[in-house]
Amino acid sequence: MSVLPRISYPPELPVSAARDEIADAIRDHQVVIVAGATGSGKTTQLPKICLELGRESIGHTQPRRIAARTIAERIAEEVGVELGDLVGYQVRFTDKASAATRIKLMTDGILLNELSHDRMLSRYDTIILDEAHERSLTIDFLLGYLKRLLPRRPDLKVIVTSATIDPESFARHFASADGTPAPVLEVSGRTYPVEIRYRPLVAEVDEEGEGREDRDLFDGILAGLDELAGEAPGDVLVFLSGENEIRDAEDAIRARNLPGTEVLPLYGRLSAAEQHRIFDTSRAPGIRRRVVLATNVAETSITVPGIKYVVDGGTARISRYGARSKVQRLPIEPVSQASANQRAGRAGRTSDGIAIRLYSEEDYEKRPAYTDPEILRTGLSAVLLQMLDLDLGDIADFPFLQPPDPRGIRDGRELLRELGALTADGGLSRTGRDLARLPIDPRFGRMVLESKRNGVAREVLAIVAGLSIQDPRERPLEKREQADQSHARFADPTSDFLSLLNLWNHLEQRQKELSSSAFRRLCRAEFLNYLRVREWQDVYRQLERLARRIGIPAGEPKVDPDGIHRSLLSGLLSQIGVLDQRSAASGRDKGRRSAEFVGARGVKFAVFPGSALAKRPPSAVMAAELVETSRLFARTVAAIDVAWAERLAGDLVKRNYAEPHWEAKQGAAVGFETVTLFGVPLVTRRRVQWSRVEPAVAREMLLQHALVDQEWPPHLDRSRDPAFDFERANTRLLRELGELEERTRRRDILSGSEAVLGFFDARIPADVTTVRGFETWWNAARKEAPSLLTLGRTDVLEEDEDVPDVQQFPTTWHTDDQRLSLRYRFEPGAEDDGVTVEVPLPLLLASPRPGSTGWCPGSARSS
DNA sequence: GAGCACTGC
Repeated sequence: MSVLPRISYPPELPVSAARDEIADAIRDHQVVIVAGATGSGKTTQLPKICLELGRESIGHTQPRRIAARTIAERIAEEVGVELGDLVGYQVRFTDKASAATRIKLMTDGILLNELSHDRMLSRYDTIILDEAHERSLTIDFLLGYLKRLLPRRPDLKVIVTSATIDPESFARHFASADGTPAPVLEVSGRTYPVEIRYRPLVAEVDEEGEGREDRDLFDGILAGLDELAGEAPGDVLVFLSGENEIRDAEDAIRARNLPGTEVLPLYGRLSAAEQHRIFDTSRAPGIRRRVVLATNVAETSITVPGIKYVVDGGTARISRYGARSKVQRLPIEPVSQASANQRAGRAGRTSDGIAIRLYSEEDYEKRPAYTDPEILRTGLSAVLLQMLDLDLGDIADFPFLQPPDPRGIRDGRELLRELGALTADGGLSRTGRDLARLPIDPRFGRMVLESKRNGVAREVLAIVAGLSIQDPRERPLEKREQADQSHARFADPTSDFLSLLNLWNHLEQRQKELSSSAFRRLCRAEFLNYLRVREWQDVYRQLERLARRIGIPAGEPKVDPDGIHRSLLSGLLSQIGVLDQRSAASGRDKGRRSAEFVGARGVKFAVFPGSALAKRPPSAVMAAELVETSRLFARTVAAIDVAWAERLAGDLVKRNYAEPHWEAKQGAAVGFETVTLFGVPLVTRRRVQWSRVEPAVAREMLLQHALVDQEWPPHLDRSRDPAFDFERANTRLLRELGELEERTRRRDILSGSEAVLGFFDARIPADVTTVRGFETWWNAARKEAPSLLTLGRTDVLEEDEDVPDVQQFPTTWHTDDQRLSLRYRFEPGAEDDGVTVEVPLPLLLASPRPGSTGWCPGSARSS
């Protein structure tokens, strides 16, 4: 054992006082939870305690790169050693750890990555998982992995630290075999009291009991500032949802012309210089207070100095994966209680503070305690890929703190299959193994693999690296048009991907010609964030190295737009859209709304207004990303030719689904195949029945598939059967579902579901034996009978609502000639075991939502 | 006609 330097503990830190207690707990238990508020000193002192306990190799993870670096620097300084020696750190592009390193700070992503070549984490005897309450995808995965690893590594100690919110959940997660939870040690923080004042925007009901008067958000902010002007001097931090609100608030405050007040915006896409003004605490003459208008950056990443007051607008944009649209959404939502408290806490860093909440206390009390962890809010393809690569077995058995939605898992698997990452039995294909080696979104990784075939690896690597980072193009508030003009020099009228490549080539060229300080100046003059440009180049170099390792050398520069787009398409099969002629025509009439495209699963989206393609919409596009903000937008798009795309997509689909799964059932083949339908839903995967099967078998099979896949098979309804009483069947179904609503306390079960189900007879004509033939038949059938139900949604429960007590999908179903039974299971711990809904067959219909396009043979509207 | 924040051999 090496000689330890003298270890001392700053006496002013609360954690120092609890040192012995913490040391005892770590010595006596394999897992210890340390809950401590900001300023407790846990982050810097825990590794020192471990060192004193004789732990030889301590891995200490942080969610952010900056934190990993600065904490390592601070510990090294406190212990009095050179950084990189006893204390080191490793983040994405920097490794400052050596053989002598016994305390290694790193991002949690680095630790996750080390698993791929060290499944037992054998180089560590102690792991400190810091800031676990942030519950990133990586943290949740590591928590599950460590739980499984602990019995096989009895010598391994794990310390999980969290803010004071809900440490018990971690303690329960790491309970010993007999159910005893891991010990929780609470360390007090070192913050000052913050007075909470509720100033809701909805004014109280007046004396007559009526005349509710609403103030808008900006009046609320101004009133808050007025109120705080009467308090002791101090800077104010205002939390808002995004750039728009910040700009409007800034206008409102300036219009009021408050004396001695300086207003500073703060959000991610601001230029580095504008962000830096926050840290410059010197003031112009006559300025008495600063008002910082910020997004959530100020809640987690950036600590604004000198804040005494907080005004909390109460909302934020929260990224959520839309299970139905398969698209990432950015809705503005009320923040959780934990988040509101975090925001308020920002007022108590240096002295007593006041936080004004622009909502009522009742509103606060009704909010969820915590923000949903990322694993419940995001696409899971990358996690699934990692798990498959690590051979972790069935994801359903993995000990997640909170298991992800089964639908999300299925979607993630579907995407991996679309990319050709899976074999028939669900394991990783060669493509999948290669994808797992690339630290980027699987879609982007797939583009890189395809680029080799087209000889454009260099170009695709540059584009993909650019798509992976935050956009380096800055748009300062005052000079937005100037910035847009500067960026427009690189615009390719047919492809934002090529625009990105043009910018990349420009930067590479100029960097060669210029000194590093001149290059930095150039970036500033051209409205490019230098740090992000560097990040882009770093990611490129990293990807280039890794791609070479899996047999894809970058190669010489090549001008081949078609080859580039062919490569990109391989990752974007389900991100293609064709121009919706009808909406295009009506858009022209109205003259305002941008043209809409129809994508996979029938989703409609528009090209993002900032795109070079927004002005003149092409007949078809492929998009790197679909994001729903106020509408569904495609960001970073390329114009493509429909025939070209269809042909290529067909080839790719054949390659990606190279090993279709076949199953013989009573003489009929059931295939998993891909149907590309341009003009209708496009590239998607569905099960196609190739030939006639026994009706009973078909019914069971199709029912199951419909329920599992949310895609009702395009078979017949009974709309032309004069004997069938739709009205009665409708009424019956609505009543059944109404009862379900009651029992699950859900009012809106039906509101999201349009036409559900049609009776099927499995009567595909015998001469239909191919996918192409099926499409032809199906399209003709649709023309002939436009009232045929085309798409049945069977996810009767709305996706976005919080339904803690009932699983969102029927877990079992059963059918006979008379009825369909759906069994919904309650989650463990609910009073009841579950609920069954029975629906008569054959069935029907029904959208209770006004304005729905769902055709409904039995509804009042159709008669 | 318009954008929360992070991260990865």
